[in-house]
Amino acid sequence: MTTIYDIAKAAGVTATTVSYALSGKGSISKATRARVLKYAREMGYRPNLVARSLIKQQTSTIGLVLPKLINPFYAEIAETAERIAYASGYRVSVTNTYEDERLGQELLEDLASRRVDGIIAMPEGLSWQAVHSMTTSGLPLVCCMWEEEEEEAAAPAVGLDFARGGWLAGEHLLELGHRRIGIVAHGTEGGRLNHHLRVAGCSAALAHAGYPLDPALLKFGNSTLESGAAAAQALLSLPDPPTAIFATNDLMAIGVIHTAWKMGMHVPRDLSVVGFDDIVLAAYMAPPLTTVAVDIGALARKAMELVFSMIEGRQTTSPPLLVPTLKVRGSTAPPGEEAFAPDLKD
Amino acid sequence: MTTIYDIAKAAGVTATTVSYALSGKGSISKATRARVLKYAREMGYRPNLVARSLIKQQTSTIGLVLPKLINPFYAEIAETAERIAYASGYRVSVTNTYEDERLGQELLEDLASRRVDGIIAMPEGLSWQAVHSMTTSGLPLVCCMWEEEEEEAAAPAVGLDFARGGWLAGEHLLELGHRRIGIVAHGTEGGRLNHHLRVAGCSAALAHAGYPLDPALLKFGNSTLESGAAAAQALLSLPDPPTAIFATNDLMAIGVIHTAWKMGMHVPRDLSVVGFDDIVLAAYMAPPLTTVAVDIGALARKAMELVFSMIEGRQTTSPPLLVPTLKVRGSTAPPGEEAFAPDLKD
DNA sequence: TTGAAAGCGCTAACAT
DNA sequence: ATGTTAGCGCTTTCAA
Repeated sequence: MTTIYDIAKAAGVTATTVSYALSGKGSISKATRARVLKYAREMGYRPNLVARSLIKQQTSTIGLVLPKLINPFYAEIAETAERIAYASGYRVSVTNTYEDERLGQELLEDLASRRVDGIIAMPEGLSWQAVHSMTTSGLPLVCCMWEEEEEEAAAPAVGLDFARGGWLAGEHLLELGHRRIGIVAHGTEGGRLNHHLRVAGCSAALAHAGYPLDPALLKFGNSTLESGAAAAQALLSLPDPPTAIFATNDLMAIGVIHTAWKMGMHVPRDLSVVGFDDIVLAAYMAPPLTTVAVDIGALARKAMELVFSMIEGRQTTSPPLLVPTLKVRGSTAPPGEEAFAPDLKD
Repeated sequence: MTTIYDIAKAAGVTATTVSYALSGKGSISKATRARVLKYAREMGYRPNLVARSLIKQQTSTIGLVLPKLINPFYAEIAETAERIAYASGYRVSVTNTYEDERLGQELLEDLASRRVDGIIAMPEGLSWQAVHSMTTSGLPLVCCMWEEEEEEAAAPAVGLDFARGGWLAGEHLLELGHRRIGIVAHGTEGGRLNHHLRVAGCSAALAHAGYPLDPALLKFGNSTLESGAAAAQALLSLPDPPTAIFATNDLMAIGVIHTAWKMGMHVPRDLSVVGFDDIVLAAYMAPPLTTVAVDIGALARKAMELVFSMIEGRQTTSPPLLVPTLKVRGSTAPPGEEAFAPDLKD
């Protein structure tokens, strides 16, 4: 690999001059500058960014830690984050925790060792501990979509009003006339309910309307298609099954619809389904999925802005929560009816 | 940030000793080793991987360049690649080209500048030129899923028998009794047909059976849901529409099904649809998608193995093509029938 | 068993 | 306008 020394020798100048010529920083005569540039091109010079990083004490890289890219929600976040970073001369380094806190911890350490300039951390797979230890070590880190009720925040965060989202889902189903409403949430039976705010919001809406959530109608999954399908299987096999299901993310909602189809049911006639996230796929289901929409672009943008400002030593206070909206599409309708409104199919 | 010098000072030894103690390389007395380790822990030492990379002349990073993570096919590849890399002490650095060859070129250069140890390059967004210039500069690079018929390969490649895949799709539809078969392919009207081998394979099957592809039944998209939906719209609005559509990737196939639904058609009764890729989502559609399955795990594994062996200076010859298989599910049936076979629903 | 010293490729303060 | 020099944090000969 050609170094600035090689170019220097070829051009008959010193490395400093080459560095200046390349970066346009010092004052260099037009002639030598041109000469240096010519040699650089001819010799196929490529700056060694690791050397640069070492001396500059910055890598121009943002670490993005998320559960799994296979969930389009995160893939969309990753793409947006990458775009924004790129526009600012940064790169983003994405890693999956697969919801494994041990792995997550390791990945966080690794990013720190690689000296990323900042980190965006998304839940499931990252302990408060692990996150907090990064921030105390001085590494700019922002939590994105955290859904915990901690005493003390582990780091500045950009988030969403999850409870509001859950409420919207419940409210919509109630307005449609549903009374037996099931929920498929990310969590484990008797264990941690990761999406508890979404569930709380929905069940608050139900309770408020006088139809409190039947505990038997709350099933658990892990945000995958498969788990959504399995939870729906359980729900729809009940002696008194729900007429509507709120899944706390779109992937599980799609799994629910799949199971309904498998059991010979028609969505939305026999079962209304609402999801959460609004991944682009949601609009392309058949029928399109009614869902609580998260403005993914805004979310990623806010997270990036926050890390950037932390990196620059500016503000470190969490912005206000984003508020989700309900996108009514074809997967919900009054019980027994074909569709909510024909023109809402799309 | 603590450096080995800080530790050295604290432990009353020299940096060399610390380095040895940490890496377990030189011979160090048990006592000093323990002392050094203790201080390292206490002082929150984190090795500076950029310094290490600089001196070791390797970053333990593999660059993965792909069109867009939002396509679950690529997200699945990325996850698998990351897993494999991780097990070998490597990281993978993923970037999206968005099928923009200018961007792709830039990203490739950037990876080279960051001194990744190797690159896996996936098509759409990477010119033969750009790829070739990497390999000539000595950077281990393997092409993955390339579907070009170049005179000279730009680099070692792992790929798929795309034509075989297309053939399988066509054959299946013919066996079901379809005669008017449409194709939605990645490409542009009158321009480049990116998925031409898949199309060629399918149309060969049709021709072989005596029902050559009607050129009016070939529409174009760009591998997105939206483009698949649009192409289907065009196809199904024809005076003599097809009774079956082969989309050259799953996302477009899902878009096709969406459009069919929107037009009040029932899949598979009124329209059979077959995709290509077999992303996990395919099995969870309602109905589940019949598709030409690519063994994504095997593909990623082969690609990783190839880069690794190139990095180690071993073999650089492309392995034999992977051969896709047909997964018959619920989106295909004889024209006018509900399902191919009831028990094949899943 | 430990230390001294050089060097990876680059930048930048400080001469000249 | 250009060169000298030091140093980023680490690894690795070579000596002691």
